[in-house]
Amino acid sequence: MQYSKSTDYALHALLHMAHTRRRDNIGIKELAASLGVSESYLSKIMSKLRQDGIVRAVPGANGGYELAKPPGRITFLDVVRVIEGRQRLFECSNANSRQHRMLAEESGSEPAGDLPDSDECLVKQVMDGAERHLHQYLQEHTIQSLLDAAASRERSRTAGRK
Amino acid sequence: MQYSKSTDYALHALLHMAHTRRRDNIGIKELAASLGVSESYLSKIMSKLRQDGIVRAVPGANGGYELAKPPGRITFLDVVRVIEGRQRLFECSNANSRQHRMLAEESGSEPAGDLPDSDECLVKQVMDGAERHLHQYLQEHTIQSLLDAAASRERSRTAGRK
DNA sequence: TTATTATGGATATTCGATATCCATAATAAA
DNA sequence: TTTATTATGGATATCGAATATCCATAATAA
Ligand code: SF4
Ligand code: SF4
Repeated sequence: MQYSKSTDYALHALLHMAHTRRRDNIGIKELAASLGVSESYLSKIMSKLRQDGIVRAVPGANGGYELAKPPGRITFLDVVRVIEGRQRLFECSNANSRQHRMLAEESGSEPAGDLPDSDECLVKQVMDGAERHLHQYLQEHTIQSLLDAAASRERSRTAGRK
Repeated sequence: MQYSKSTDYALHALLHMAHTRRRDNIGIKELAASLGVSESYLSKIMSKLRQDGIVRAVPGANGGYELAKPPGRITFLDVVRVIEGRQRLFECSNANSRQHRMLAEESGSEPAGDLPDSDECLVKQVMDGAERHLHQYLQEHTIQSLLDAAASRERSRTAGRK
């Protein structure tokens, strides 16, 4: 259970774009060289980021990418969502096993209820709660906040130099 | 990014064992039948749980598995750790890229420091923080607490029946 | 018009998750 | 002791997602 390398690449690409603030945009060549990854592969990732409205892209000479939002409004969760997709952390695979009936229909009453009981499953409730905590934290951190932390650390390091 | 089916199976196996409290232990046959998964595969999972001290196993006739701890002390995190392994949520793949130097050695000063800076990486700090939140939540939920919730829900449902 | 750049389809490769089979060891029951 | 039962671990096979590359096409600036 691990975030894919694509998430790594996407985050670093955005950090690069936010860090080297220029008027014009940044081409896939420069990004790929900076990250040490092939242009072909990174372009797929950038395409996803564009489809989700995180970056803008312009083809043609001197084209490239630029952030579509201020870096303070691009959260880690945004990036994770785009790259990792929207599949849940936990997905039940056998909702019609004996095991399920034991947990979800303990009383055996009201079999005519027939509701899909997606929200009834207690295992899923625990896992969804965990996922919520994870996502909430990721939502509180943005590209900008990381750069701020880097700058802040740099200041304290320079000040504390002997 | 999703927990594997093995985690699903492990959780349900433990829930089954904790739920059907008997003097004797439960064989792989009964467990596999209850979960709707092959005995071969489930045995691998149970083996892992045994190696980690979560269940005990006795071979031979009338053998099987039993919980090695009270279900109140078996957390979801325990199970996830055993099955999913101990790989981190985020693992940097290119710590020697230009991108890294931009973020981690902004000042360019003290290149002789040479410390492995595993704790210096700000990206990793964010991701590790997210992982901590996820794990903390999983640690607060146990096999017992889920069964308690099921029983509690059952009571309120029975009481509220028209 | 030309060179440059992003886009998306197709495809190949790798690797972990999933799954099964079997020989062996250990244990209880007969 | 003998036999049947059960867990264990090694070997192996299969599948699918992640990773990666290539290429034809569209779009844009020079
Ligand atoms: S209890 Fe929940 S996780 Fe378990 S089988 Fe039923 S729906 Fe799936
Ligand atoms: S900044 Fe952190 S995540 Fe990025 S390349 Fe350096 S070590 Fe890896």
